[in-house]
Amino acid sequence: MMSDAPGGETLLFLTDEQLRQGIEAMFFAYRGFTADPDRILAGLAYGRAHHRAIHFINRAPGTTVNNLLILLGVTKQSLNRVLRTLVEDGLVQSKVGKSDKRERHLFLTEAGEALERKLSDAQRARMRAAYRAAGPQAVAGFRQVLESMMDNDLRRRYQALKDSST
Amino acid sequence: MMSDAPGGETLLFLTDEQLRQGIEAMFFAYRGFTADPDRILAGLAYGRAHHRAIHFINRAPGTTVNNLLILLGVTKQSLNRVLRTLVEDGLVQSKVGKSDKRERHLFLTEAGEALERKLSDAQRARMRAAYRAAGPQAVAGFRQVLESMMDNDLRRRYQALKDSST
DNA sequence: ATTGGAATGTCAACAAGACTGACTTAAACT
DNA sequence: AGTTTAAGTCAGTCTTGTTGACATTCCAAT
Repeated sequence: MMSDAPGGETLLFLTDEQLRQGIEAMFFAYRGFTADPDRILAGLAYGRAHHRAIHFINRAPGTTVNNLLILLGVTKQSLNRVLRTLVEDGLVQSKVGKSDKRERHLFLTEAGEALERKLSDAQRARMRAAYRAAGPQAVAGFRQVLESMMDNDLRRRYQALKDSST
Repeated sequence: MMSDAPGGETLLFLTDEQLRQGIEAMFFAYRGFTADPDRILAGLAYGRAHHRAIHFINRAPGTTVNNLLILLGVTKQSLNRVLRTLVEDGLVQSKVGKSDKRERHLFLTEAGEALERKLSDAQRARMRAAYRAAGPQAVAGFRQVLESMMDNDLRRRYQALKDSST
């Protein structure tokens, strides 16, 4: 059971029921979050995995395969299959590294950028509507809770991405 | 481009870059959100799909198969496979409806409740830590944005679940 | 200079979890 | 009696993930 006011502040927002509602909100919201890009991808021969790869290559152009698979949290074999189709279809270009020729640096082609724009436009539209409905203060809280929910190493990578685009 | 202060309030939180950061936060946070239960389930012969079924049967005991598959957003064939193993393993009980004998009402057995507790304890622990770190105001904002992000019909179902447990 | 380790890629096999389509059974509604 | 609804089943497919084994290339350290 939860006792209240150990620091002069009520902790009612930490009850099991409140946490359970947060868990369900997270589950349902994530469905909405992926729904629009999924609809677009269903038409093409791609899935969510392709979307994620395209997103992060766009976000960090020239990233290595190794960096990408850590960001995505998948094995290199799994990522490789996705990457191969994207390269074959001319959406992604893979360039051998200059200083270290073992590494491959990944870039979107123009066609890749076009698809990225289409997908993220759809996703941002929903995000924008939600942000607008909730207001700036709610958005700040939203971001704060999400960041606290991440694993430590992913939070660091997330921060690095944020900082790189300032 | 985004102009500001149409209602006396700056809209800087609605820039594409802010939205993009929100999208990435959502992606990374969801990984953390599922990480702990996934670790537990990996040991047993179950996956995320079993977790979701168990969660909602616990949340709405006596729910019908039809209701459950709408909540989960999967086909009956997909749900059926999961449900069958849970019934076989004695975690879920399926009772023929009284007023309508076509319906099956689903309940957790004691073993099912035990696993549910184990899984949701782990998930709530992370949620609680995140909530505590962010504070009650941030949590309110978090919930608000998530609700705005849901599809309309799912938001209604989410609200119904919330109200049913007051 | 050779050896060891790291980064990448490839092949093969496999499993979870989703999908569609077709079909059955039983019950309920009209 | 005929239609619709709820649930379950069978078969086949797809995406996305997993291991394990192995080749290549290159860097770095002994």
